[in-house]
Amino acid sequence: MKTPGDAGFAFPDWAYKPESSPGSRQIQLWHFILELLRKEEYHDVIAWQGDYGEFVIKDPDEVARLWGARKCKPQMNYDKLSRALRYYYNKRILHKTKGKRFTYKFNFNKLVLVNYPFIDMGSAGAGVPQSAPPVPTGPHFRFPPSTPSDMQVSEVLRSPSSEELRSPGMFSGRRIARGSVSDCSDGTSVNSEIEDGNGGVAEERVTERVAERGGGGGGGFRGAVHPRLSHEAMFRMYGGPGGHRGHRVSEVGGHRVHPEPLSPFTVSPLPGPGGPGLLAPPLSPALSMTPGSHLAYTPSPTLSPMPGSIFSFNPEDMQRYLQAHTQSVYNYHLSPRAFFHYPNIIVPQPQRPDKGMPGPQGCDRGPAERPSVLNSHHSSLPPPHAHPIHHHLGEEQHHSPFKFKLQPPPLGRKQRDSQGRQSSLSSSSTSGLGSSLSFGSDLSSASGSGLVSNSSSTGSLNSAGLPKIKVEPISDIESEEEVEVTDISDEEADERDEEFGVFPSHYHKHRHHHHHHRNHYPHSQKHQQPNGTDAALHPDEDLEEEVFKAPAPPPFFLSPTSSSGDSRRGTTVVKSEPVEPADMQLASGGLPQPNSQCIPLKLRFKRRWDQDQHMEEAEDKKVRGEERGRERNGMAEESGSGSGSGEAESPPPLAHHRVSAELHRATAQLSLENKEC
DNA sequence: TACGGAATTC
DNA sequence: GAATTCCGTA
Repeated sequence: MKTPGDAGFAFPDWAYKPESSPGSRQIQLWHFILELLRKEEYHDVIAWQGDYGEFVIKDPDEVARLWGARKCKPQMNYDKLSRALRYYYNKRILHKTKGKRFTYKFNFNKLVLVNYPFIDMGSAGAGVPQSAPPVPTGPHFRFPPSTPSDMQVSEVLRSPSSEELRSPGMFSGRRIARGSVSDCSDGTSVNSEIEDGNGGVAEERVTERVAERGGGGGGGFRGAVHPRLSHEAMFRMYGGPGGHRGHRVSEVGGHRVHPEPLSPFTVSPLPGPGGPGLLAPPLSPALSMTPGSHLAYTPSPTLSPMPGSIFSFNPEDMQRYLQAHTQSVYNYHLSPRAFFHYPNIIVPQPQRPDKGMPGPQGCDRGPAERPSVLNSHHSSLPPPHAHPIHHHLGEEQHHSPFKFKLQPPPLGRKQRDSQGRQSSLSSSSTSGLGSSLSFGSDLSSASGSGLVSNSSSTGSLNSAGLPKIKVEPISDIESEEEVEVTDISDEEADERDEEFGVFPSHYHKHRHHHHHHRNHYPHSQKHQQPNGTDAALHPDEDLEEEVFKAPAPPPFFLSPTSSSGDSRRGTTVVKSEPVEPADMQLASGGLPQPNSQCIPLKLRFKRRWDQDQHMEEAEDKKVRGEERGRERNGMAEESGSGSGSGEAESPPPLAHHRVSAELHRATAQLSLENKEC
């Protein structure tokens, strides 16, 4: 049967926009999946299930058949289809729900990123991009109504009206609807329609800002359209042919509840050209439990109702989302890594149920109960501008029941394969290190300790000269992913991390590496196959790297205040530095600097790490050498001089001395560099 | 069942 | 680039 949740899931337009999806060219599998998911008629074949964004393919063969039909690939079968799905793992669009057959989970966050290239990550620090595009990823996220009328309804996400609005031009009718089983036409042409609407993004941003400041009145819609965005239809949802949403909405009726509890996206009524609405997959139970978080959340009125607009989100939304997420993390005993670490956002103290929570799975649709909670919560929500912008996450971490254990960066495959203990640090190690280090902002203390512990624990990094360092984007995302948390463990944690991760992952590969190193990760052992593919940056990585390198912070996390504007990167840097300034500076010490450009914090850490390792080794060798020398020669000798490691020349004490000196030097150097930055 | 490499296709 | 196809492995 269908529950409200089942009924129609709306997806943001962006999901169909050409860029993100091959929209114009050919439908992508994930689009197709979404398409099926939103259609009631296919619920016997594939449906949202349990967790947020999670769906189960009830009839693999049928899904494959449908897919094959759509792609005109009669030979399609589940095996092939699943291969395609697996490719999404790396892209982080999707992941497998372990232990559940044919069950996968969308990582909408990722999708958002993918689809929001425009998100300005560029204005680092300072300016917040004007908009922040936010990627509404959380379950509680709502896409703003596209039309003014919708807007007014701040309260209900989807008032019928909105629905109506949407329906008209909806996208759904166009491509998607036709789709699933369609003949072999690929819905290429369709996009034009979608694209028209656009423009909204820019507006959205503006609006958002306005809203933030103004507190949301319903006003503020402005319409500046960002050029870049023009083609993006972003959050228009495609309304389903039937208007599933509508009824859902009604169910929810006067509540501010999500009309579609099950969906990852709430429906936002956007009438716009694109008619957007989002359908969402089921919320995860965890989330639902979160008081107030998503469910109650109502799109801020100010959000733009622009035509075509897209969704806008405001800090509150973000906050709620994060809160929900956090709660979820706690509820599920997820890895701390799963926490979002964004400045400016205060995450409520999670209430950790002593006992288990309702299993995520369960069922699909059971939204009905959340309303009350939401409502109540909602009322308590702070005014838009009231967002606190603090780095609570960090604090949370402290309070968190989780124990962090930072581990040394894993060797890269290459290294492993080549046994290379040679001179280069593998990229993976870099990433690992970087992550833990970069974590600083998030887990400030943790990161700091991480360094220490790491350095002490791993003596094996090679001592060779310059490590090959892969410069990675500074994103805490990575760090989140890569920090090892021993206490949690289950894949769910991983999944959740990813699920909520908004990160692009430029670390797909890295991620895998991680898994390899995680004992508890189910697949960890199997993937140890060699392959040199990751020696170089993965394509995705490159891509993502760029994204992260972009100057501006993700709008998403922008807070109303200027400071909030930091992007992940900015945040990371800012926060991290305080943690261990000296270390940071030292990070690059001794290592050759390509040039005096600013060195990413992460890199610095990495270097620092390397250096530490280096030194330790050197000292070790020295000590050993000396001991040996003494043993052999008695005690004379200028021991050490020739022992292999050309570096260590001085006796232990001296070594320390030297180290200190080097560190100082390095520090000075770095300081200079930093100034330049 | 699921994963992922490799080659190939569109 | 996004699958599709094949296939070995777990």
